[in-house]
Amino acid sequence: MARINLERRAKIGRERRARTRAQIVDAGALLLGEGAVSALTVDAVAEAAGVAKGTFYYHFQNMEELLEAVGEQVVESFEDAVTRARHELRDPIARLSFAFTQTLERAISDNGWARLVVQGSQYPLDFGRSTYANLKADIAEAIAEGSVTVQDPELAADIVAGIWLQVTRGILERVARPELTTQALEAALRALGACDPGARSLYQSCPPLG
Amino acid sequence: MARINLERRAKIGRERRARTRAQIVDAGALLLGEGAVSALTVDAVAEAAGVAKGTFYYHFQNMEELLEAVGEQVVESFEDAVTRARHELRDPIARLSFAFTQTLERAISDNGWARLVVQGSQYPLDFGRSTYANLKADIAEAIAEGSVTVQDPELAADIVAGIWLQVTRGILERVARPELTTQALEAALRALGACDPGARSLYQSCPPLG
DNA sequence: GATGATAAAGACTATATAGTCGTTTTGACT
DNA sequence: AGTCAAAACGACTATATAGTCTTTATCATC
Repeated sequence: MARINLERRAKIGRERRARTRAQIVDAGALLLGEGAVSALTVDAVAEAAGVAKGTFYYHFQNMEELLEAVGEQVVESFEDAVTRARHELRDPIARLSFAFTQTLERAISDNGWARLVVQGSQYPLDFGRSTYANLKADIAEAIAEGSVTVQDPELAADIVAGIWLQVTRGILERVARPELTTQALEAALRALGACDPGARSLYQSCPPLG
Repeated sequence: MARINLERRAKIGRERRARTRAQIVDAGALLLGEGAVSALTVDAVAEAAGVAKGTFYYHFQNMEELLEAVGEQVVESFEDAVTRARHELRDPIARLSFAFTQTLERAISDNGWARLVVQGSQYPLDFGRSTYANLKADIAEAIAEGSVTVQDPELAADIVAGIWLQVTRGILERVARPELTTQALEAALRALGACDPGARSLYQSCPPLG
């Protein structure tokens, strides 16, 4: 009997712990999104989370560890938006296009998230790493298929990621026009020399090679 | 006579002052380029400049003022590389192309400079502002000429700047292949839907509109 | 070599932040 | 109600950094 009791107790404890931890991570993400890059102190995070300083250190060894946790959360938020497409869409360019516009639209409707991602892209804190890897994989597949002109997958990924990031910065500084996401995507595909499979006839971005 | 003496004296003083100031700015640029974003303290700058802390405050009111000075220096370094082109090249796309490759090549050969620029692009500390304005002006001209497909000059500037920045980040992380700058430029021009005037026949990036 | 004004130096204070640690609270279980 | 272990608390220390202010060095001029 004791066994069951201890297990339940431990489980409840873990749940409470997880709630508090989540509060702290959210507070960190919030502050980071507000651009408080250098003002991101343990005290500030603890206060924003409504938690004592000791509690912060009960959950994280230091700021770096919190930032890692925030980074993981951002990566997850990226992947959530895109995972379904990953299963349903066979064409790598279609996947990439879906993810590109989907995430840009999220940036428009959730500026806090956008700020967080832009901030995160600065320190190469594995933040984007995994997202970038997915992007590169899609592109490599497209290159293998011959549906893209740029031959270097790293350059191609930089091009797409660069456009995405800078357009997102623009969204944060100006107001996004409604056609923005489409136009940005078209530009990115043209840059790659890619066939947009859904609009091949419209944009003629994929003339026969050679 | 007293007048001349005082003037000379003042001039000499100003020169010594300027030398020390330049040392401090250079040290700041160096540290910033090394990615010491949060470790960029007054003490660290003073030590790197081989100067006492009091001297720092004799020249700058605070860190922010130093960063402004560093920013100005970066803007100048950008413009130095590009100013000649500005006078000699009439076609806005040619100017843009020249500046794009020129600066990318500098990033390859001077990684410290590249790191500095990338860092600087993060805080929208008027750092890029003026460079960005030039870029936008060239693009606006090209749009007016009808030699570019993208119609929104802000989006177009974001696209070019985004590619440039991310490719530069790539240069810092990987090794740059020799064809990189050309390929990056071509991608940027394709993204804009631009006629590359020097290579119109090669890349066919400017089919008749409509 | 003495003078005087500018430039540089560096010890000092005040403050903010990281990280620690003993104490208190919570809440499931008896 | 009482127990107990996990969780949260917050005062405390140590340290690093910003910014000040008095003292010292420099150097053209006399």
